[in-house]
Amino acid sequence: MSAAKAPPVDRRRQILDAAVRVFARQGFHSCRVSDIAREAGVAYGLVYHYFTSKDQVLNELFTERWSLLLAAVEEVDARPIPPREKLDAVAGFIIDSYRHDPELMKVIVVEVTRAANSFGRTHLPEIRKAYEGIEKIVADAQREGTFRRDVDATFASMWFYGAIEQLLSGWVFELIPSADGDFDRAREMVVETICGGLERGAEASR
Amino acid sequence: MSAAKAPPVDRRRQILDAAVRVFARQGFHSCRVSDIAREAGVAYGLVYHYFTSKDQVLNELFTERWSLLLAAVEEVDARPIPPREKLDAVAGFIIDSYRHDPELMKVIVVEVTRAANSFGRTHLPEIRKAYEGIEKIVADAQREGTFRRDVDATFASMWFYGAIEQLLSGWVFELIPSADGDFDRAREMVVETICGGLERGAEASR
DNA sequence: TCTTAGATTGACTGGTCAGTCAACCGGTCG
DNA sequence: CGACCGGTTGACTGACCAGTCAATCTAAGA
Repeated sequence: MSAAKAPPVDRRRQILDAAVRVFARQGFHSCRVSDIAREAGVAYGLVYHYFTSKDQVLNELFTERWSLLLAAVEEVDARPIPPREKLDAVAGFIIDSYRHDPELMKVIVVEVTRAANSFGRTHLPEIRKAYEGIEKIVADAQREGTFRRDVDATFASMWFYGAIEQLLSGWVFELIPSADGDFDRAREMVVETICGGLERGAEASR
Repeated sequence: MSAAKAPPVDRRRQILDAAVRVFARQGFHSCRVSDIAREAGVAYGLVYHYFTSKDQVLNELFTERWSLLLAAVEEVDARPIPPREKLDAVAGFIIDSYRHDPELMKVIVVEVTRAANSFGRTHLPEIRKAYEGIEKIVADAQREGTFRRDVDATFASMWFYGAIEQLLSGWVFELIPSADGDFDRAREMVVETICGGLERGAEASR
């Protein structure tokens, strides 16, 4: 079939994928490196051939995925569409990531994004970049007059992201239904509510 | 001064207070029980005289504080005031808790509420009760006609709580300013935005 | 003063893993 | 065929720390 040169199996990938499953099932802290090795079907030591530490495995998973999110936010922001649709697209990207690979997103949210004292702290700069991307969308909308100006863009971006993260958490812990239609419905509702509160016109409602 | 009968020092309290400081500074997982003992100025073993385990110390701190929150939500809901003011009061309670004792709130948010895989899971039922309290306020507002009905109350309550938690996280990690006026301003903005998006009238903005 | 119960002490133990490393394997090249 | 080398193996080690416990102290009552 393919050239014999190509390695028949990508061990590194195999280990990363196994790690996702193990981390999602048991959590980063309460799983052993041997669990990852067993799940991947490789020897214990091989994990250390491809990664310098258990931590690095998680870091790799996070960075790999988060850079996609950052790219997506940037790409969406560049589109010539109204702010509400931009936020809708960002929410859609995150929610679709979850729909597509719930285990990976569970790991990222639970073990990194929300793990403020361990990995969350390590990756704060990257996480911040995401907030900032959203913040920029909001700030532009304010400048252009679509969004009200009396709500700080920094804060607004945190609520927006916070609301979505809360959604993911809800799905992860089965606090809210996650049938197929629920994903899109949830996306619509978050965007609707947050944008509804941010757009001008709501301004007088005080 | 006081009766000699009263124990001159409440060791248990002393240990709990020390634990807050240590957990806030180093995080639950990366501190040792001996750190707590040293901070409290007592012997290592005494911690185990008053608590059955390191975990129990944190559980105690959480339960103690969280029950106050649950009581506050219930009390607020009983007041004969419009829904927006109820939500404002709830947000105010949480934010004031942070203002009054940032270290304790940091521990609760970082180590329990957001620690989905460890203590968050243990205390899920209690955490849920808080969501449900907020949900009830929203649902009542929908029934009474103040809030739009096309946004699920369960979801709305999660965003509301999620937004506030994100605020606290922001303060904890110094992502957002926390001068004295910022607290009230933030409270006003969250309530304004979320309620703005939930109240009827925004409904047509689609 | 003696007794006793509870508070307090801190050295020690047992179990748990992350990470190391020497040996082993299988394919390639001269 | 034999030397070589990157990939692969898994037993082992060293560090770490929660929790135990026997000994010591303190104070109140007899």
